[in-house]
Amino acid sequence: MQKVSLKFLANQLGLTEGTVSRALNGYPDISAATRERVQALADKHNYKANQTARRLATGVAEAVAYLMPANANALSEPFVSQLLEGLGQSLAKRNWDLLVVQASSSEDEAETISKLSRSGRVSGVVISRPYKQDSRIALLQKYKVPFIVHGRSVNHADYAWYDVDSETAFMDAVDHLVMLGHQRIGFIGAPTYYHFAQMRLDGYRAGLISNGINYDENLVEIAELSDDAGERAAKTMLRDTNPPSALICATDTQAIGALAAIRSQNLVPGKDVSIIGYDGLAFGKHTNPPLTTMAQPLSHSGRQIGDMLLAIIDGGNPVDYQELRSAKLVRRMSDGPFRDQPDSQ
Amino acid sequence: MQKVSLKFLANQLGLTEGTVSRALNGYPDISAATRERVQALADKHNYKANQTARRLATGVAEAVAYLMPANANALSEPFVSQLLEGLGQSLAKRNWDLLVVQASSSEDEAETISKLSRSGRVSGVVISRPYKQDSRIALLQKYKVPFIVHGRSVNHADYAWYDVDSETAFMDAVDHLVMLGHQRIGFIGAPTYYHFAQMRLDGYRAGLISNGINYDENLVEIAELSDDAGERAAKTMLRDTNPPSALICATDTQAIGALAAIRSQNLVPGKDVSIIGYDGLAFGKHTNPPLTTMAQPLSHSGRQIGDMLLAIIDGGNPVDYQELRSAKLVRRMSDGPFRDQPDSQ
DNA sequence: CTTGATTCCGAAAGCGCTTTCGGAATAGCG
DNA sequence: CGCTATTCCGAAAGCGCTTTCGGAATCAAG
Repeated sequence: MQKVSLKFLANQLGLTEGTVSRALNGYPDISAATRERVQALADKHNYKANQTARRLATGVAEAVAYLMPANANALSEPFVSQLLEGLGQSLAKRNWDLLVVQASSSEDEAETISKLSRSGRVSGVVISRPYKQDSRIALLQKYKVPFIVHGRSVNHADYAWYDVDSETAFMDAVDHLVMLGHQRIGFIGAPTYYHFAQMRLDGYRAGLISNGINYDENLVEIAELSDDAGERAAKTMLRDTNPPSALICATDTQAIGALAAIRSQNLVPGKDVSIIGYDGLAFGKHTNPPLTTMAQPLSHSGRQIGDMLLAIIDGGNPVDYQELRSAKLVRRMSDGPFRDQPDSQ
Repeated sequence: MQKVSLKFLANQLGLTEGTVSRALNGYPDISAATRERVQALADKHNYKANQTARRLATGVAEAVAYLMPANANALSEPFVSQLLEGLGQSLAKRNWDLLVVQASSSEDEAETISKLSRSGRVSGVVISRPYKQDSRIALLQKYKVPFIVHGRSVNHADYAWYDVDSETAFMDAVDHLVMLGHQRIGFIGAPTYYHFAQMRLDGYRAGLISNGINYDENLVEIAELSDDAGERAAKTMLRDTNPPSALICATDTQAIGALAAIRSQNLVPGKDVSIIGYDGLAFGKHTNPPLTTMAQPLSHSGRQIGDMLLAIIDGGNPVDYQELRSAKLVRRMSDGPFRDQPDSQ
């Protein structure tokens, strides 16, 4: 099978490679007649330009990388496939490639980014879940690689990001629980080197204060981003002599674990102890009981992020691309009014 | 910032680009002394060969694509991110890229594959969830693109695949239920253009027969791959005048919906009606009640698939790379012994 | 019919790397 | 010391495409 290249087409048509290339790429200095001839033959042979050659010639990578979070797992990263889908759709409009790269460890991430930028195979990068001080961001800026952060670090003034306002979301969650009569409201947080974890904790705290409730260190536990960790954290809080009557969790995954913890004490979530999660996972509908949660705006954040990245690659100013969405309460069955005697153990 | 290329290094060292290239790539015709000099300077400047140029020169794409299922969603595709992770790990050993590509529709898939192969940007492809007769497979074979199928189509003798023996798994599920005393065992299947759906249905049927139970069409419903579809299917079966006492579902996602259907009739899953799913989703631990399921062997199928693909790209014969794993029953709480009077409506 | 402006295409360089080939310098051997 | 075998590197072609530049042919205008 004869490989169909520019040269092949040119020979068939009695033209030069350069002419064929220009015809195919819509240059204005090609007559309509030959343009059609060229296009027809190209179509007939199903010609597709060799991407690698084109990239080398033009100097643009026509590809974007998603840096997969290092410690992803099915429970903690349910959004990855959705994000990828959206990103892919966005890139497809230009026929660009979407690369998925992952670092073996957190330390490797710097190395990975460095390699990625030097090897010149991507025009842009998106990273998720920044740390408070994120070296990846610094690196990306240093190398002048266009990028979007899915989330925000502490100093997020000078780069592009897409985030959900979880601080406000957690204030709202506290408000909601207070309205239900709760006063001892606990918090299961995530490791605070993640900035989102810090913001959620801050939101929780601010919510408390705005409701005239003192912040009590004994009522907060930091846990890893897994159901098991959430369960353990909830258990230790429940064992307290004066346990909280409601628990807000930094993520749905942890909240789901907390549900299990409560049930294991023969208490019923939503009656004896209220639970509110964050994320709006679809699976929350099916937990026992269905999980009340602060839901992120559904879906195509991926597409949005992709569009933003493309805009920046086209020369847009990163600062002009900062988008803050808001979460909203989805009441299911894991929250309820405060009851005086939850401890009927 | 001077771009550090081969030419740059060569100039600095007073060598030719060719020599530097060979030194870096471990050719034997370079003296140890110069090899070290070159390496040192390369390290110092953090040199990384331009991938695009290298690819064009060598003619190998050094990249692999994962064809994302067209209609993926969070509930139906929980395995995607795990698969990608495993694939990535496998490819990382060679420093190859992982591309994620998706077709907008099923019809587009052929077009997508065609483009992918012609544009020469990948050395191999992996696809998931083949149909009974899968045109993608035919196309991949026609274009001689190395590929692995995650699953099997009807005629799977002459290509490489990785699959779980769901047929046996569903026979086992039936056996298990029969052992618990069930005789009227229903089945919620998936659309049978998916070959896995057909195999699961076949397994269910074979299980029935081997236990001397007649196959009854009224006891099987075909539903889409979502929780809602599973719920609807279960509801219609339960409404029957002589409803099944147990239900096997083609996927955990559907099974989770079925759980909801049963509860909505004020019946209790695992007591009044038994449910067995398939997949072994981690979330199954948290449903109400926890879902009994036929679990696929955990994780790194991705890595396995990646290794197989690499082997084929290296010239291995596809037929030597066919791997069938088996699923095993994970009993949680949604199955139980047959009880005579489930209908206490 | 001349001149200057257009239209359209060929020629050629170049993107950054790999890889083959040949030859100069050095080594090994009798 | 002369001859062959090694060792090591330079030269150059080439991967398949893009893009600039210049020039032949055609056109419109005087």
